[in-house]
Amino acid sequence: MTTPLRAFKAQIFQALAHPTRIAIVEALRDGELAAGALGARLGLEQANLSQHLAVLRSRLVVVSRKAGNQVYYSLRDPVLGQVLDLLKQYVQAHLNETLALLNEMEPKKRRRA
Amino acid sequence: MTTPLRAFKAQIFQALAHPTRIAIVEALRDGELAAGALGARLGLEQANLSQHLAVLRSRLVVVSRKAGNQVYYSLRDPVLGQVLDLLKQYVQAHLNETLALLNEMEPKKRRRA
DNA sequence: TGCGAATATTCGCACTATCGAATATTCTGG
DNA sequence: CCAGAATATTCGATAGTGCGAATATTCGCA
Repeated sequence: MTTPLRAFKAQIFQALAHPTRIAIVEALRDGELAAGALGARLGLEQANLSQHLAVLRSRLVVVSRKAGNQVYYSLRDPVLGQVLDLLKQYVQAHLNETLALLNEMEPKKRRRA
Repeated sequence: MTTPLRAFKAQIFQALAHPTRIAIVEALRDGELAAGALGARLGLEQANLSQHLAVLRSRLVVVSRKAGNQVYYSLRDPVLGQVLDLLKQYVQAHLNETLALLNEMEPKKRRRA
């Protein structure tokens, strides 16, 4: 596989490499949603949501449709939803290690060491 | 889905969000390889490869097995290979836009504007 | 025309990632 | 034990990301 093609895939992975953007993609799996609805559903700051949407748009993960005052977003290709399904499968298959990693991931309070 | 779970998935996507690491995962799909063999196959600097392997290891995308002087790496779960397959499918389905994006991605020389 | 709602963009800052160079570690054979 | 191969880690510089605050844009309607 050529390197630029890998770079392209890397871009897509990067677009998905943020919890908020994963949440957005998940929310869009059942159909399009206006930006405002997304923000309400996910409890996000307006600017923050818009920034994440910009990232997803720039990678063409998501497409937008303007209707009057609002902008409706939808997943560009359901295959991206399938990618999330595979990941879910992966997470479930390794629940134990997953939990261990999650612990390491949010130490927040856990000082020591 | 809970937020920490999404954070976990995001970590995995992030691990895959680099052309070199995608190349590594692809190379490991047909079986384990020693670090040195990987470096030779992909034409990478030793330190650089080792750093990328460290990322993949920390996200458990890849597991290592030490055999004497060498360290053999392998994909932890073939489902991650399937994720790459889906992406390939995606890229092919949208070849036109893909190419357009690739152009924007490596302007390097293209100054103007 | 101009206000107000919906969305996008810009800015400054803190944080993270990537890289090559240098250095450290671990193992094997002698 | 020592030299050398294979791999990992650390360091410093540079680039990229994520966030909220502020600001800009766009659209419908009175």
